[in-house]
Amino acid sequence: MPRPDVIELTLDAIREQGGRVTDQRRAILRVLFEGSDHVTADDLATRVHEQLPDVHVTTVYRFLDTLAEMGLVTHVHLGHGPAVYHLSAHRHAHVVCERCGEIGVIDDAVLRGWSDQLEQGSGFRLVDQHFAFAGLCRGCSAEA
Amino acid sequence: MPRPDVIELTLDAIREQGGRVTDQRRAILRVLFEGSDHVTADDLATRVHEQLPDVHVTTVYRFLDTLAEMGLVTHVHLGHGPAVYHLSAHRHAHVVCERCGEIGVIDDAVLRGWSDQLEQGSGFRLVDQHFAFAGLCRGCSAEA
DNA sequence: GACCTTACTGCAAGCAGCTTGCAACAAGTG
DNA sequence: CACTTGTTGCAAGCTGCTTGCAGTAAGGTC
Repeated sequence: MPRPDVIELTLDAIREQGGRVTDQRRAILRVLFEGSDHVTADDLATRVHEQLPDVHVTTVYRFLDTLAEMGLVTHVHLGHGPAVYHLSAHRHAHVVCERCGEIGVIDDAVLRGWSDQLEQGSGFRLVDQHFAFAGLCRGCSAEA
Repeated sequence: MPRPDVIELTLDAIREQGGRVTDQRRAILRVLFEGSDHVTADDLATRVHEQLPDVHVTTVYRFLDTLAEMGLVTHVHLGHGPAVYHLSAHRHAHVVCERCGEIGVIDDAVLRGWSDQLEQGSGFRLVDQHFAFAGLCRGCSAEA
Protein backbone atom coordinates (compact mmCIF):
# COMPACT_ATOMS: atom_id res chain seq x y z
CA MET A 1 0.00 0.00 0.00
CA PRO A 2 1.46 3.34 -0.94
CA ARG A 3 1.47 6.18 1.48
CA PRO A 4 -1.77 7.92 0.86
CA ASP A 5 -0.02 11.23 0.45
CA VAL A 6 1.54 10.41 -2.90
CA ILE A 7 -1.95 10.06 -4.25
CA GLU A 8 -3.16 13.24 -2.62
CA LEU A 9 -0.07 15.09 -3.74
CA THR A 10 -0.71 14.04 -7.29
CA LEU A 11 -4.30 15.13 -7.04
CA ASP A 12 -3.14 18.48 -5.70
CA ALA A 13 -0.88 18.84 -8.70
CA ILE A 14 -3.83 18.12 -10.95
CA ARG A 15 -5.94 20.73 -9.22
CA GLU A 16 -3.12 23.22 -9.46
CA GLN A 17 -3.08 23.00 -13.20
CA GLY A 18 -6.81 23.48 -13.44
CA GLY A 19 -7.76 19.84 -13.44
CA ARG A 20 -10.45 18.35 -11.28
CA VAL A 21 -10.33 15.65 -8.72
CA THR A 22 -12.94 12.95 -9.07
CA ASP A 23 -13.55 9.62 -7.41
CA GLN A 24 -12.63 7.90 -10.64
CA ARG A 25 -9.29 9.61 -10.78
CA ARG A 26 -8.54 8.87 -7.16
CA ALA A 27 -9.36 5.21 -7.70
CA ILE A 28 -7.23 4.97 -10.82
CA LEU A 29 -4.31 6.56 -9.02
CA ARG A 30 -4.75 4.19 -6.12
CA VAL A 31 -4.43 1.19 -8.42
CA LEU A 32 -1.53 2.74 -10.29
CA PHE A 33 0.46 3.48 -7.18
CA GLU A 34 -0.18 0.25 -5.38
CA GLY A 35 -0.30 -1.99 -8.42
CA SER A 36 2.45 -3.80 -10.15
CA ASP A 37 4.13 -2.33 -13.17
CA HIS A 38 3.12 -3.43 -16.63
CA VAL A 39 -0.63 -3.06 -16.44
CA THR A 40 -2.75 -2.57 -19.51
CA ALA A 41 -5.48 0.04 -19.55
CA ASP A 42 -7.94 -2.80 -19.40
CA ASP A 43 -6.28 -4.35 -16.36
CA LEU A 44 -6.42 -0.98 -14.70
CA ALA A 45 -10.10 -0.62 -15.43
CA THR A 46 -10.83 -4.08 -14.10
CA ARG A 47 -8.98 -3.40 -10.91
CA VAL A 48 -10.59 -0.02 -10.49
CA HIS A 49 -13.95 -1.75 -10.80
CA GLU A 50 -13.38 -3.49 -7.49
CA GLN A 51 -13.74 -0.10 -5.88
CA LEU A 52 -15.86 1.75 -8.38
CA PRO A 53 -17.74 -0.55 -10.75
CA ASP A 54 -18.84 1.94 -13.36
CA VAL A 55 -15.61 3.54 -14.44
CA HIS A 56 -15.34 3.30 -18.18
CA VAL A 57 -12.14 2.27 -19.99
CA THR A 58 -12.39 5.49 -21.94
CA THR A 59 -11.99 7.35 -18.69
CA VAL A 60 -8.94 5.29 -17.86
CA TYR A 61 -7.36 6.03 -21.22
CA ARG A 62 -8.10 9.70 -20.90
CA PHE A 63 -6.71 9.99 -17.43
CA LEU A 64 -3.62 8.03 -18.38
CA ASP A 65 -3.15 10.56 -21.13
CA THR A 66 -3.38 13.39 -18.67
CA LEU A 67 -0.89 11.70 -16.38
CA ALA A 68 1.41 11.11 -19.32
CA GLU A 69 1.30 14.80 -20.18
CA MET A 70 2.22 15.54 -16.58
CA GLY A 71 5.13 13.20 -17.02
CA LEU A 72 3.87 10.83 -14.39
CA VAL A 73 3.22 7.69 -16.39
CA THR A 74 4.58 6.18 -19.57
CA HIS A 75 3.45 3.30 -21.66
CA VAL A 76 5.44 0.64 -23.42
CA HIS A 77 4.52 -1.72 -26.20
CA LEU A 78 5.75 -5.13 -25.25
CA GLY A 79 4.86 -6.69 -28.56
CA HIS A 80 1.57 -7.28 -30.23
CA GLY A 81 -1.38 -6.64 -28.01
CA PRO A 82 -2.17 -3.80 -25.69
CA ALA A 83 0.34 -1.32 -24.32
CA VAL A 84 1.30 -1.50 -20.65
CA TYR A 85 1.53 1.49 -18.39
CA HIS A 86 3.78 2.28 -15.48
CA LEU A 87 4.93 5.18 -13.38
CA SER A 88 7.63 7.13 -15.15
CA ALA A 89 9.71 6.85 -12.02
CA HIS A 90 10.05 3.17 -12.79
CA ARG A 91 11.14 3.85 -16.29
CA HIS A 92 13.53 1.45 -17.97
CA ALA A 93 13.91 -0.33 -21.27
CA HIS A 94 12.36 -3.78 -21.63
CA VAL A 95 13.22 -7.04 -23.33
CA VAL A 96 10.38 -9.44 -23.86
CA CYS A 97 10.85 -13.12 -24.47
CA GLU A 98 9.20 -13.90 -27.78
CA ARG A 99 8.34 -17.33 -26.58
CA CYS A 100 7.07 -17.14 -23.04
CA GLY A 101 6.48 -13.43 -22.68
CA GLU A 102 8.81 -13.03 -19.72
CA ILE A 103 9.84 -9.43 -19.25
CA GLY A 104 13.40 -8.41 -18.58
CA VAL A 105 14.79 -5.04 -17.70
CA ILE A 106 17.67 -3.39 -19.48
CA ASP A 107 19.94 -1.41 -17.29
CA ASP A 108 20.04 2.29 -18.05
CA ALA A 109 23.81 2.36 -18.23
CA VAL A 110 23.77 -0.51 -20.68
CA LEU A 111 21.27 1.23 -22.89
CA ARG A 112 23.29 4.41 -22.80
CA GLY A 113 26.31 2.45 -23.91
CA TRP A 114 24.42 1.03 -26.86
CA SER A 115 23.13 4.44 -27.75
CA ASP A 116 26.63 5.89 -27.77
CA GLN A 117 27.88 3.08 -29.93
CA LEU A 118 25.04 3.55 -32.38
CA GLU A 119 25.55 7.29 -32.48
CA GLN A 120 29.12 6.90 -33.63
CA GLY A 121 27.93 4.80 -36.50
CA SER A 122 24.66 5.97 -37.94
CA GLY A 123 24.11 9.04 -35.81
CA PHE A 124 21.01 7.65 -34.20
CA ARG A 125 20.55 7.82 -30.47
CA LEU A 126 18.36 5.35 -28.64
CA VAL A 127 15.71 7.04 -26.58
CA ASP A 128 13.17 6.39 -24.04
CA GLN A 129 12.22 2.94 -25.07
CA HIS A 130 8.64 3.05 -26.08
CA PHE A 131 8.86 -0.33 -27.69
CA ALA A 132 10.34 -3.31 -25.97
CA PHE A 133 13.19 -5.25 -27.50
CA ALA A 134 12.38 -8.72 -28.69
CA GLY A 135 14.46 -11.49 -27.21
CA LEU A 136 14.59 -14.92 -25.72
CA CYS A 137 14.91 -15.49 -22.02
CA ARG A 138 17.52 -17.84 -20.65
CA GLY A 139 15.12 -20.73 -20.33
CA CYS A 140 13.59 -20.45 -23.75
CA SER A 141 16.85 -19.87 -25.53
CA ALA A 142 18.23 -23.04 -23.91
CA GLU A 143 15.24 -25.02 -25.13
CA ALA A 144 15.40 -23.65 -28.66
CA MET B 1 13.82 -4.38 -62.35
CA PRO B 2 14.68 -7.77 -60.94
CA ARG B 3 15.69 -10.55 -63.21
CA PRO B 4 12.45 -12.29 -64.04
CA ASP B 5 13.85 -15.63 -62.93
CA VAL B 6 13.83 -14.83 -59.22
CA ILE B 7 10.11 -14.41 -59.49
CA GLU B 8 9.64 -17.56 -61.54
CA LEU B 9 11.93 -19.49 -59.25
CA THR B 10 9.86 -18.42 -56.29
CA LEU B 11 6.70 -19.43 -58.07
CA ASP B 12 8.27 -22.81 -58.82
CA ALA B 13 9.01 -23.24 -55.16
CA ILE B 14 5.41 -22.46 -54.36
CA ARG B 15 4.19 -24.99 -56.88
CA GLU B 16 6.58 -27.55 -55.51
CA GLN B 17 5.02 -27.35 -52.11
CA GLY B 18 1.53 -27.75 -53.48
CA GLY B 19 0.76 -24.07 -53.82
CA ARG B 20 -0.72 -22.51 -56.89
CA VAL B 21 0.52 -19.78 -59.13
CA THR B 22 -1.94 -17.04 -59.89
CA ASP B 23 -1.73 -13.68 -61.60
CA GLN B 24 -2.24 -12.01 -58.25
CA ARG B 25 0.69 -13.81 -56.71
CA ARG B 26 2.92 -13.07 -59.65
CA ALA B 27 2.02 -9.39 -59.46
CA ILE B 28 2.64 -9.23 -55.73
CA LEU B 29 6.01 -10.89 -56.14
CA ARG B 30 6.89 -8.48 -58.89
CA VAL B 31 6.27 -5.52 -56.65
CA LEU B 32 8.05 -7.15 -53.74
CA PHE B 33 11.17 -7.91 -55.70
CA GLU B 34 11.45 -4.66 -57.55
CA GLY B 35 10.09 -2.44 -54.82
CA SER B 36 11.85 -0.70 -52.05
CA ASP B 37 12.05 -2.22 -48.62
CA HIS B 38 9.69 -1.11 -45.91
CA VAL B 39 6.38 -1.39 -47.70
CA THR B 40 3.15 -1.85 -45.82
CA ALA B 41 0.62 -4.41 -46.98
CA ASP B 42 -1.48 -1.51 -48.13
CA ASP B 43 1.34 0.03 -50.15
CA LEU B 44 1.84 -3.32 -51.76
CA ALA B 45 -1.81 -3.60 -52.66
CA THR B 46 -1.82 -0.11 -54.13
CA ARG B 47 1.20 -0.82 -56.25
CA VAL B 48 -0.18 -4.16 -57.36
CA HIS B 49 -3.31 -2.35 -58.47
CA GLU B 50 -1.36 -0.61 -61.20
CA GLN B 51 -1.07 -3.97 -62.88
CA LEU B 52 -4.08 -5.79 -61.53
CA PRO B 53 -6.72 -3.45 -60.17
CA ASP B 54 -8.89 -5.91 -58.31
CA VAL B 55 -6.45 -7.60 -55.99
CA HIS B 56 -7.82 -7.40 -52.48
CA VAL B 57 -5.67 -6.47 -49.48
CA THR B 58 -6.79 -9.68 -47.89
CA THR B 59 -5.07 -11.53 -50.69
CA VAL B 60 -1.93 -9.55 -50.10
CA TYR B 61 -1.95 -10.34 -46.38
CA ARG B 62 -2.55 -14.00 -47.05
CA PHE B 63 0.18 -14.30 -49.59
CA LEU B 64 2.62 -12.41 -47.40
CA ASP B 65 1.82 -14.96 -44.75
CA THR B 66 2.61 -17.78 -47.11
CA LEU B 67 5.87 -16.14 -48.10
CA ALA B 68 6.71 -15.62 -44.45
CA GLU B 69 6.17 -19.32 -43.78
CA MET B 70 8.50 -20.06 -46.63
CA GLY B 71 11.01 -17.81 -44.97
CA LEU B 72 11.05 -15.36 -47.86
CA VAL B 73 9.66 -12.25 -46.26
CA THR B 74 9.57 -10.79 -42.79
CA HIS B 75 7.72 -7.89 -41.31
CA VAL B 76 8.82 -5.28 -38.84
CA HIS B 77 6.84 -2.90 -36.68
CA LEU B 78 8.42 0.48 -36.97
CA GLY B 79 6.22 2.06 -34.36
CA HIS B 80 2.54 2.68 -34.23
CA GLY B 81 0.80 2.12 -37.51
CA PRO B 82 1.05 -0.70 -39.96
CA ALA B 83 3.87 -3.20 -40.18
CA VAL B 84 6.29 -3.03 -43.08
CA TYR B 85 7.41 -6.02 -45.08
CA HIS B 86 10.66 -6.85 -46.76
CA LEU B 87 12.54 -9.76 -48.23
CA SER B 88 14.18 -11.80 -45.51
CA ALA B 89 17.42 -11.55 -47.43
CA HIS B 90 17.47 -7.88 -46.50
CA ARG B 91 16.95 -8.61 -42.87
CA HIS B 92 18.44 -6.27 -40.30
CA ALA B 93 17.42 -4.50 -37.13
CA HIS B 94 15.90 -1.02 -37.44
CA VAL B 95 16.02 2.23 -35.50
CA VAL B 96 13.27 4.69 -36.20
CA CYS B 97 13.49 8.36 -35.42
CA GLU B 98 10.62 9.19 -33.11
CA ARG B 99 10.41 12.63 -34.56
CA CYS B 100 10.75 12.47 -38.30
CA GLY B 101 10.31 8.77 -38.92
CA GLU B 102 13.65 8.30 -40.60
CA ILE B 103 14.73 4.69 -40.60
CA GLY B 104 18.23 3.60 -39.70
CA VAL B 105 19.80 0.20 -39.94
CA ILE B 106 21.60 -1.52 -37.11
CA ASP B 107 24.56 -3.55 -38.13
CA ASP B 108 24.27 -7.24 -37.43
CA ALA B 109 27.57 -7.39 -35.64
CA VAL B 110 26.56 -4.51 -33.41
CA LEU B 111 23.32 -6.18 -32.51
CA ARG B 112 25.14 -9.40 -31.73
CA GLY B 113 27.43 -7.49 -29.43
CA TRP B 114 24.51 -6.02 -27.56
CA SER B 115 22.90 -9.40 -27.33
CA ASP B 116 26.03 -10.92 -25.82
CA GLN B 117 26.30 -8.13 -23.32
CA LEU B 118 22.68 -8.53 -22.32
CA GLU B 119 23.03 -12.27 -22.04
CA GLN B 120 25.78 -11.94 -19.47
CA GLY B 121 23.53 -9.81 -17.36
CA SER B 122 19.93 -10.92 -17.44
CA GLY B 123 20.27 -13.99 -19.61
CA PHE B 124 18.18 -12.55 -22.39
CA ARG B 125 19.36 -12.72 -25.95
CA LEU B 126 18.18 -10.24 -28.55
CA VAL B 127 16.63 -11.88 -31.55
CA ASP B 128 15.42 -11.18 -34.94
CA GLN B 129 14.19 -7.71 -34.42
CA HIS B 130 10.54 -7.76 -35.08
CA PHE B 131 10.12 -4.40 -33.49
CA ALA B 132 12.23 -1.44 -34.38
CA PHE B 133 14.19 0.45 -31.75
CA ALA B 134 13.01 3.93 -31.01
CA GLY B 135 15.57 6.67 -31.41
CA LEU B 136 16.39 10.10 -32.70
CA CYS B 137 18.28 10.65 -35.91
CA ARG B 138 21.24 12.96 -35.99
CA GLY B 139 19.25 15.90 -37.31
CA CYS B 140 16.40 15.63 -34.86
CA SER B 141 18.60 15.01 -31.86
CA ALA B 142 20.56 18.16 -32.73
CA GLU B 143 17.37 20.20 -32.87
CA ALA B 144 16.01 18.84 -29.62
C1' DG C 1 -9.57 -31.33 -73.91
C1' DA C 2 -12.76 -32.70 -70.10
C1' DC C 3 -12.88 -33.65 -65.24
C1' DC C 4 -11.96 -33.21 -60.55
C1' DT C 5 -9.86 -31.87 -56.44
C1' DT C 6 -8.65 -28.36 -53.67
C1' DA C 7 -5.97 -24.06 -53.30
C1' DC C 8 -6.90 -19.26 -53.87
C1' DT C 9 -9.69 -15.11 -54.19
C1' DG C 10 -12.98 -11.34 -53.09
C1' DC C 11 -16.24 -9.74 -50.18
C1' DA C 12 -18.43 -8.90 -45.94
C1' DA C 13 -18.11 -9.26 -41.33
C1' DG C 14 -15.49 -9.50 -37.13
C1' DC C 15 -12.02 -8.19 -33.71
C1' DA C 16 -8.58 -5.71 -30.74
C1' DG C 17 -7.09 -1.53 -29.11
C1' DC C 18 -7.78 2.70 -28.99
C1' DT C 19 -9.98 7.55 -30.07
C1' DT C 20 -13.73 10.91 -30.76
C1' DG C 21 -18.27 13.39 -30.34
C1' DC C 22 -21.62 14.52 -27.48
C1' DA C 23 -24.96 15.25 -23.92
C1' DA C 24 -25.32 14.78 -18.95
C1' DC C 25 -22.90 15.57 -14.74
C1' DA C 26 -20.40 17.57 -11.06
C1' DA C 27 -15.83 19.94 -9.20
C1' DG C 28 -14.41 24.09 -7.73
C1' DT C 29 -14.84 29.22 -7.67
C1' DG C 30 -17.20 33.61 -6.31
C1' DC D 1 -26.29 28.76 -4.39
C1' DA D 2 -25.28 29.66 -8.98
C1' DC D 3 -22.18 29.18 -12.76
C1' DT D 4 -18.41 27.77 -15.52
C1' DT D 5 -15.97 24.39 -17.45
C1' DG D 6 -13.46 20.06 -16.82
C1' DT D 7 -14.84 15.16 -16.58
C1' DT D 8 -17.57 11.13 -17.49
C1' DG D 9 -20.18 7.31 -19.86
C1' DC D 10 -21.91 5.78 -23.85
C1' DA D 11 -22.15 4.93 -28.64
C1' DA D 12 -19.92 5.19 -32.67
C1' DG D 13 -15.75 5.39 -35.36
C1' DC D 14 -11.14 4.11 -36.88
C1' DT D 15 -6.96 1.39 -38.15
C1' DG D 16 -4.81 -2.81 -39.05
C1' DC D 17 -5.52 -7.04 -39.49
C1' DT D 18 -8.04 -11.82 -39.50
C1' DT D 19 -11.85 -15.09 -40.53
C1' DG D 20 -15.82 -17.46 -42.84
C1' DC D 21 -17.69 -18.49 -46.87
C1' DA D 22 -19.20 -19.21 -51.46
C1' DG D 23 -17.40 -18.88 -56.04
C1' DT D 24 -13.37 -19.34 -59.16
C1' DA D 25 -9.73 -21.49 -61.31
C1' DA D 26 -4.93 -23.88 -61.03
C1' DG D 27 -2.91 -28.04 -62.13
C1' DG D 28 -2.86 -33.11 -62.04
C1' DT D 29 -5.23 -37.23 -64.30
C1' DC D 30 -7.42 -39.67 -67.84
